[in-house]
Amino acid sequence: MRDKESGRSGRPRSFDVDAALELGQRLFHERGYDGVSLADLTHALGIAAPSFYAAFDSKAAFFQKILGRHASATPPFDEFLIEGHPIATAIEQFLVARAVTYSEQALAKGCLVLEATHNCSDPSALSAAEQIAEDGRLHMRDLLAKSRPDLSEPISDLVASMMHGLSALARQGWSTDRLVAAARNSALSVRAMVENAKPGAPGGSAAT
Amino acid sequence: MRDKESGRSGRPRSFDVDAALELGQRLFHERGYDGVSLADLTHALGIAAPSFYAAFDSKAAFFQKILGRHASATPPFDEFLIEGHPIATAIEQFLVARAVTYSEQALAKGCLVLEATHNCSDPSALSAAEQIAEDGRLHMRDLLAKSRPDLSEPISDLVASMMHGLSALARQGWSTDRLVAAARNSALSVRAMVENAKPGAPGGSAAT
DNA sequence: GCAATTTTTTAGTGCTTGATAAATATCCCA
DNA sequence: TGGGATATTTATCAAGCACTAAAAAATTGC
Repeated sequence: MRDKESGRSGRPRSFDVDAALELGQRLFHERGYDGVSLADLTHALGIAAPSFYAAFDSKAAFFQKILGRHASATPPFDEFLIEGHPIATAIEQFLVARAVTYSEQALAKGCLVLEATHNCSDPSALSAAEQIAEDGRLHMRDLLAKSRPDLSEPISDLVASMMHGLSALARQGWSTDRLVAAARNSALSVRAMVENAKPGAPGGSAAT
Repeated sequence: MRDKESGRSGRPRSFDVDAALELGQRLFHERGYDGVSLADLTHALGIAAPSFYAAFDSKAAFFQKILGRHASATPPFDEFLIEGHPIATAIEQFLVARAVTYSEQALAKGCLVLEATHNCSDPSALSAAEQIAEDGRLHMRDLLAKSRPDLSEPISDLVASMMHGLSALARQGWSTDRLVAAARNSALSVRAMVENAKPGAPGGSAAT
């Protein structure tokens, strides 16, 4: 059983698979899953349809490969949650970073995961994207639960909602400043939630 | 120049235009603009395509008629903003009402205006919906500006973002309770904004 | 050089899309 | 009774969709 491309027989592939994934990611991000046709993809890649299917099986499988590629290149919430620092600050910086990311590119506005399959006709592409978004929320929830199990659910829910909102409005052309301001203001809720409902025994461990 | 259907000549229409708009609204709400084909519409209405086009000109025009119909049946922000009552309370109750509306129907989840044209292929339908959403935000902003011109923009922006978030998550099946909790928590931001940035001269008029 | 393997090119498949031309049916009014 | 107006039915239309069968081309190992 041989793997990789080393020493396998047959006609060599005429295009770079990884470059194709990157180009596909850009197109899906710009126009959404249904907004990119197979003709769009093959034309942009300079290949014919059968070459595409030989390499990726289907449009949906191609998209899901892109999703995985994207997920492993996105900074997780861990990087924002620092022991001893307030939770509200971590949430604020996380959402601000998202607001910047969502609006910094000229064409690929918003979140690829949240936008590409919004109102998507393909159920498999939709559920794959929803699963990634949910995994991200659960990851944030579990991290928050270490210091504030009572607030981990409501905070991660609120953040999920704001991410959808920021993404949608970024796609409508809102400026980075405007989105960042909304992100900052929404984090005020987290500060209030933390202060209003103090934990029973403050003998916990990590963040405030 | 005759109007309405009173006393105009010609073969009478075989279906009720208003019932068609209502049925179309339900379908567009459930499946989005691109998710409802003309065949879907004409089959559901029990008519043939030319009858549809004779009455509504095009799919996009039909949809825009539905949008107008929907907008004039949606409670505006005025009903929530009461003189002498805190702004944060008005925002909270407004968002809670939206959270309930977005999740109460079994199939037509989320906001028709925000969801039906999300990633929509038809630019005219998209811009019509975006205009209605923006008009709503501007209306809220102008009402808020009467008492707090310094906060009218950031608050209405935050609310716009939360509406998108609540709508998207309602569409994913989140329960009413969960959405209402997120709405309530997001309103804590508004309370904080109002308290943190007191107006210079409190000699204003309406809400706090 | 030959067989095996893989990808390429070429030319389609069947299906769905929004929208329509032409002929027919049904109404009002004179 | 007939003309004008409007809506109906029937039968399409061209374009786009994701996808593929078949054969030719390019590589490897022998």
